[in-house]
Amino acid sequence: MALEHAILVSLSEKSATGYGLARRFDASIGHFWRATHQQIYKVLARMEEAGLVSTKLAKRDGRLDKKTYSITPAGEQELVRWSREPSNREVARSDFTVKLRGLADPVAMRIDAQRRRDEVAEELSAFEESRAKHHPDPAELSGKKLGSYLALLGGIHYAQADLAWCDEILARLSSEEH
Amino acid sequence: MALEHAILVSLSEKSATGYGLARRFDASIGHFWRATHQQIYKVLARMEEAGLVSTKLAKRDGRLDKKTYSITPAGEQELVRWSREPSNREVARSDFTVKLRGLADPVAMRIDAQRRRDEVAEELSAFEESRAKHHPDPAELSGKKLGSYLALLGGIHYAQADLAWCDEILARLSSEEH
DNA sequence: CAAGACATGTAACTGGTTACATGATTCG
DNA sequence: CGAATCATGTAACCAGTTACATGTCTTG
Repeated sequence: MALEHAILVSLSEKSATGYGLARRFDASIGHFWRATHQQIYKVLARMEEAGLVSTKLAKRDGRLDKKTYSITPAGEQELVRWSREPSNREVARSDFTVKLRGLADPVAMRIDAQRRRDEVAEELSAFEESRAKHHPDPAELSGKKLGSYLALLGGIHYAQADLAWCDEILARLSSEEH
Repeated sequence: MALEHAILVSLSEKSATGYGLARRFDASIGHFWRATHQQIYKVLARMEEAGLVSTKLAKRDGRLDKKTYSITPAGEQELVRWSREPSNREVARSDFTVKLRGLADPVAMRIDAQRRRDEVAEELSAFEESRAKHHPDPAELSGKKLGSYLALLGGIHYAQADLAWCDEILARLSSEEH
C-alpha cells in the first residue's frame, strides 16, 4: 500500500497534521498520488500503531486534540527499504480512453476532448509556474530537491503528451463533422 | 463504475466468454483499463441481472456451462448514455513518482528508472507494431476504427513521453554518481 | 456576522486484489 | 505425458469513495 509511503515522503520533508497532509495531497503530491482526508486519517492511525509516525498532541478544550505527525526512525527506515523495491507500473484506468475507443457519439466525444484539453493546459501552466518558481536552475540541483524536480518534470512531460494527443483527437473529430 | 462500460465497449465489438474478455483485458483493452478474470465474472453477473448483457449457454457435462456474452439493446443504449457524460480525469497513483520525489536511494532509483525505461520501450514498440498492422492508413479511418486508432495514439504519446522522462532521470542520476 | 479555512473523525459502501478450487482440451 | 490454454467461479480481504457529523478560528 503506497499511500503509507507517500505520507512518509511528505512527512520526511516536514511534519504536519492530518489536515495539513490532506492539503498537500490536494496540491503538489496530489499530482502523482490522490487521497482524501478521511483516508489519510485512517492510514495515519494505522501507521502510528505500527510505529512509523509519532504524534505531538495539542489539547483543545471541548474539541478533539490537534495531532501533529512526524516520521519516526522506523518510518525513515521503512521508506528506504521500500525505495529499494522495484516499483510496479501504474494501473491503467482511463474512462476517457474507453469512451474514445467505443466512440459511440463523436460529437459528444469532441466536446469531452476539448474539456480535457482545457484542463490539461491549465495543469501544465501550473507545472511550468512551479518549475520556474521552485527550480529555476535545474543544473544546480542535488539530493531531495533533484527528486522533486524530476517528479515535476514527469508531470510536465505527461501533460504535454496529453495536450498533443487531445489536439490530434480534436482535429480528427472536427473534420469528421464535415 | 467504468469496468461495466469497458466490457460493453468490448462486447459491442464482438461477443465473448468471460474468459475471452479477460484475455482482451490482458491485451489491447488492458492498455487503458486493467481487470482480472475474477472481477470480470463478478461484474458480468451483475450486468446480466441488469439486462445489459445476455448469455448463450453451451452445456458441458460435469463442468459449469460455457457462457457466451453479448451486448443487449439496453446495453447499447447505456453505452451511448454514458458516452455523453463528461469523463473524469484519471486518478493519479504512481509508486514510481512517489519514490522519485522522496529519492531516498539514488542508486536504487537509477536501476528502477532503467527497468521502467525498458518496459516502456517494449510497450511502445508493441503499440507501433499494432498501428502499422491495424491502421496503416490513418487518413482513411472513420467511425469505430477511428476511435480505436485514436485510443492507440494516446498510448503512443504517453509511452514516448515516459521514455523521454526516463532518459532525463537516468542522465541526471548517472551524473550524480560522479 | 458570514464564509471559508482549520481540524478530526465515523460509517456504509463500492471496487479491486489475492488466494483458492476445479476440470477438459489441445499441442508439442 | 506434461504444460499451456480454455473455462468458471467462491471467499476473504484491502483500498478507496461518499455521506455524515462537529466545532473553532480567521478574515473580509
